[in-house]
Amino acid sequence: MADLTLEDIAKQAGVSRSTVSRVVNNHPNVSEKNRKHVLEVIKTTGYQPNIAARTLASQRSWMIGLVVPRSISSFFTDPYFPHLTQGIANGCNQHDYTLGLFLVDTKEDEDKIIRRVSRSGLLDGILVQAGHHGDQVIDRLVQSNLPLVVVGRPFQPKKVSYIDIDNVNAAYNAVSHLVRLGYQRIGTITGPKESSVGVDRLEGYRKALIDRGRTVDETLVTEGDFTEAGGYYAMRRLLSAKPDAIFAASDIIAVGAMRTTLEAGLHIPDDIAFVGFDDVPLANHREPLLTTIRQPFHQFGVSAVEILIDLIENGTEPTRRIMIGTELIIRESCGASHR
Amino acid sequence: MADLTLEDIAKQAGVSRSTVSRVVNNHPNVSEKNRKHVLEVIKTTGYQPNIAARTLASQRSWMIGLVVPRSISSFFTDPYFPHLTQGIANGCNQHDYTLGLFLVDTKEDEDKIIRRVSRSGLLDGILVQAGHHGDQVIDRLVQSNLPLVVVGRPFQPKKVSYIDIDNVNAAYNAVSHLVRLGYQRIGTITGPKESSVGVDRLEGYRKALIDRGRTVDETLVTEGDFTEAGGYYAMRRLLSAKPDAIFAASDIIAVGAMRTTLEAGLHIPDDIAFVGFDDVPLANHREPLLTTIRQPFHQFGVSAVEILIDLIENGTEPTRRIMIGTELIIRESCGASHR
DNA sequence: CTGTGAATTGGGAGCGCTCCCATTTGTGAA
DNA sequence: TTCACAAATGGGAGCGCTCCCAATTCACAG
Repeated sequence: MADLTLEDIAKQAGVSRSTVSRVVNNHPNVSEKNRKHVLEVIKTTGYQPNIAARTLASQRSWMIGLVVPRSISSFFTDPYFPHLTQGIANGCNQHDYTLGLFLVDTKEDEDKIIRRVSRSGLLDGILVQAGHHGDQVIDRLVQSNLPLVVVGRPFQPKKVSYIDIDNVNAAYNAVSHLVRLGYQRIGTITGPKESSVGVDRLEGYRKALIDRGRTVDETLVTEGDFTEAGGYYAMRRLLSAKPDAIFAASDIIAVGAMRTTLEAGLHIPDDIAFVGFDDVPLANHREPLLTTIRQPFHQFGVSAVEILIDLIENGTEPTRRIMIGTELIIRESCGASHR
Repeated sequence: MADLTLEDIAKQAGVSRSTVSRVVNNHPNVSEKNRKHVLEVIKTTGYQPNIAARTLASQRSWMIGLVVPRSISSFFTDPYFPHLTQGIANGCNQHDYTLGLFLVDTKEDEDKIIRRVSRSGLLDGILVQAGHHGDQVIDRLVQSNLPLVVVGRPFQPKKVSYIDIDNVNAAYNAVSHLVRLGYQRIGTITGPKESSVGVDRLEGYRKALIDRGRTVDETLVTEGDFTEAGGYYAMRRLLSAKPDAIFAASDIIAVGAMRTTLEAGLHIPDDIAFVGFDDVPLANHREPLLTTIRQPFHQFGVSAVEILIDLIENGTEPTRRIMIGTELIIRESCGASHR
């Protein structure tokens, strides 16, 4: 199984290099007889076309890159990344693309990676995870002129294609659910205002209340930071406003807030109902099971790849903006079964 | 910043293609004057060598692949994978290699990926995560004759290089610690016997007791399955053997076992002490903080890359077998501070 | 049997680089 | 100044493929 070339196969099959190439690439205009014979020879010899040569000649590498900026520390902490990555990898396999992974760690890395990624002949396109405010990776990547899709909404969404979880709508649905259940004083603990995720979920909360003829009571809105401690203290602030339901911008926030609630001697969901966001597996929780929003991370990854391939094969204009829907998972903490 | 070639740069700098190539690749035998000038031109033009062409001509792609077999479902559940992947990615960056990620999902994927990975011209070497017993990915990958390093100990370690966490030694240290603290009836809840991890940690437990002149009481040894529920029921079985300390083969097992213990009205660590394994971040635990073993996953990834590069650059003989040490993190659950 | 157009086939010219070898230039001792 | 030798340089020949175009073959109507 040494390294055979097209020419070798051609010789063995008694045809020309071109004919073998046509067979390998499934081009038409090859007689059925020759196609079969060549396929036979390829199979018995175990011939594999050399990718580098193909890339050089065709100017297409059939490889895309996933770039994760330095500002994304959540790579470790939540299930988002593993699932997303798996989805992206599956998408690549399905479409016969190779996936390159570029995790930026240090500032030095960033320069190296951007140079490597922008280099011609390596990638056909780039997937980049949206970073925090001020992150310049996306801007720098745009310079490369390669087809590019941002995973998550970028802060300056000028002229780049992106795909995002529909956070506004997800929050809207969650809060609407609470309204429908008859809660009167629905509060929220938001994510940080610097993250698009935090902003969008708050917007969905507001919209849901307003659409149902409620007014937004600002004393029922407070900011958290996606940590349990943040949720805990945020809930302490909120308690005096007497909420009867809380929409937490993440499950982890909800866990902290529920701890506050229990410590205050209140009952969940009878005194205060909760809805979270993320549907993370909560190790050894003793509180009631959390009603939450499940995000289709795997599908998110697959779709991201498909959009990028679309850009690669059909041109990058116009910019694509895709929203992925979510699912409300109703469990005990929202009190749906009580009412 | 259109696509420039070596030849373009040569023309602009007034030298030959060869000289530019020598400068780019840091070869000797270029006059200082020319080197500087060429570097200048490269910088102002933003020239980037074309990887495909380089790969084709040099038969080196400067890219390695990470293959994760289908049997590894823990990709999602524990922090192992994100950290490992990050380490591998960092290692690649440091050494200017590109990382290709190949996650096998379906059986169909497996064939496709193995074919793609084995194909000449794509990769210089392969990193493959050790799978479960019976997994054939490693065997199939060996066929490709590419340099290969298994991450984790393979089940048939015939003639392949691998790197592993030193589980035997880690368990040995943990149990020795318990012995030193004076516990007399040290039990263990093991991992599944089909995983090398489970087997090795049990071996370390046995060795530690024997080396200290103790005998292994088999009634104090029971099998778990790396789940909380598994730990819970395992501990129920163990309780009748009256242990005064438990070495759990994972933190998750320990959490389950501690729940049993508390439910039995016993106190931790006064009645039964605990040591876990993994140092996972335990969300909202109320038990005493767990003494455990921390595994240097990030370093593990970096080292794996370095070994592979060593194989690529210096030949695959002899097979390398590397063990990575761990760290015992002493907290409250082992009772070290009480004694 | 011949002519026509379509289907099939073969080969040349690259893609942009590395590697090797022949040539040129430079250096210092005689 | 001359010569010997080392350092520096340039260019040809690939690497293994795709793409294009010219040449050949084929099928079928006239």
